[in-house]
Amino acid sequence: MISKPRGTRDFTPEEMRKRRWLEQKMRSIFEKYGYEEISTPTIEHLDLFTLKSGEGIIEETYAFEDKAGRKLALRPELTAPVMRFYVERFQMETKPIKFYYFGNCFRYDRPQKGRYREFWQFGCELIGSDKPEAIAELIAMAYNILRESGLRNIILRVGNLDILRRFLDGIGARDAEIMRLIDKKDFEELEKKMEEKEFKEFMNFIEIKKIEEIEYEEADRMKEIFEFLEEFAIPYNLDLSIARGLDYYIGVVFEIDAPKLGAEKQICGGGEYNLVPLLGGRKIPTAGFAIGFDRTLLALETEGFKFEEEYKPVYIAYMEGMIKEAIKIVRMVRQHDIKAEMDLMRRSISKSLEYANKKGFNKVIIVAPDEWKKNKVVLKDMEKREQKEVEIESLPHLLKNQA
RNA sequence: GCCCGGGUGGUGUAGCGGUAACAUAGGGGACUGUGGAUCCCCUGUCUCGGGUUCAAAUCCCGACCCGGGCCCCA
Repeated sequence: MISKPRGTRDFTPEEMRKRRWLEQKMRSIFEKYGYEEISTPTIEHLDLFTLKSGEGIIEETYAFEDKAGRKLALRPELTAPVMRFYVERFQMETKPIKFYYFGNCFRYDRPQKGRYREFWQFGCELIGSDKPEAIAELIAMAYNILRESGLRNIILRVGNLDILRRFLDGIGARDAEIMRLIDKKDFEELEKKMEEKEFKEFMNFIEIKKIEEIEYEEADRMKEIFEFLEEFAIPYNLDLSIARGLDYYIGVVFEIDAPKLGAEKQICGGGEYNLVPLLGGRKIPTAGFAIGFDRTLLALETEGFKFEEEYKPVYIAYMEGMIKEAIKIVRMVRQHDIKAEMDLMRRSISKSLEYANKKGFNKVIIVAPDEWKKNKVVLKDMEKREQKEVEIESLPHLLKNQA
């Protein structure tokens, strides 16, 4: 037997119903903010990702050579492809540009709860404005997408790399390794890397919860962003310890967690970055975020969220020798855009009803010879346990009203 | 890549050296024109590969996959 590759998943109809529901929900919210959907290829040149994140990421990327020897990769994320698309096609477009996307990504990781080798990301990029209200709206949208999807237990943390870097410069402790340790919140190692006095200052610094306490000029813009976030009615927490390892992140960064998820609790991350020049485009403000679709769904399920149920099709059962008549009925009903399925097992009426009952159909049409002669069928309501003979012509009307 | 735990019908479990079992689900029937109960019949299982043994689902090793954590998280 051949099973699915490690870290990938099959989705049952029940799971797909939930996924489609959430997908449509999130899509509609992006649209509500005026973002437009784009899509990029599943495979890209490997260089697109190494350029952005360094050679180190190859180990965790599905990288391969095609038959012509090109170095390609299954995309491990979507920001770089979208920026590539922007540089190739949209540099001269009216600003701001607001793109959103939904797609599968691949990382060669050790799978665990909420972490798969094939996973789905929703995300967006805002190109052309770095005004405080633009960043505030972006963060507000991220937060609201999760809230309006039904999540109740989420925490938004907002940091600022300009301020963090300024501070580290001030105590002479800025380097890549320290940024990495801050990102990991590995304070024990940090203590070893810094002088005692510096470390104390640092710990005091990241404890700051009010932006007013920071005196750098970089804090002014941050203050304004927070004012606007309040205007957008978004509860936020200042967290100056958000570091993000990579150099092209600048300015505001933010993360949203669903604390109940455990080790893999971050469901959204984003901020301002500077990637366009790396890809050969003209420098322009860019910011965005990505939402872990699978984790969001997991978080919803953990919170016991009730997903809407779709209405059931009408089920058409028939007496022996009435198959063609049943087909006529199922055709006619479907032509009126009513979901319908007919018995495909040649079941007896008794078994058909047992089946309809088990599968949760509410409406059943029984096609039988006596009624057929009168241009009628039996319409049965499974829940009310009632049935009546109805004119065939009246079926679409009756079914639509009762859907 | 590392550490720990686990893989028995579709699903959930028992068995833990000696005939693979139970529940549930699926198909059919008892009920020849009417559903949730009952009864009967049928289908279907030890993740894979080595090893130990007279004998392995069971013990050992490895692989694969799943779960929890570490690393990483663009």
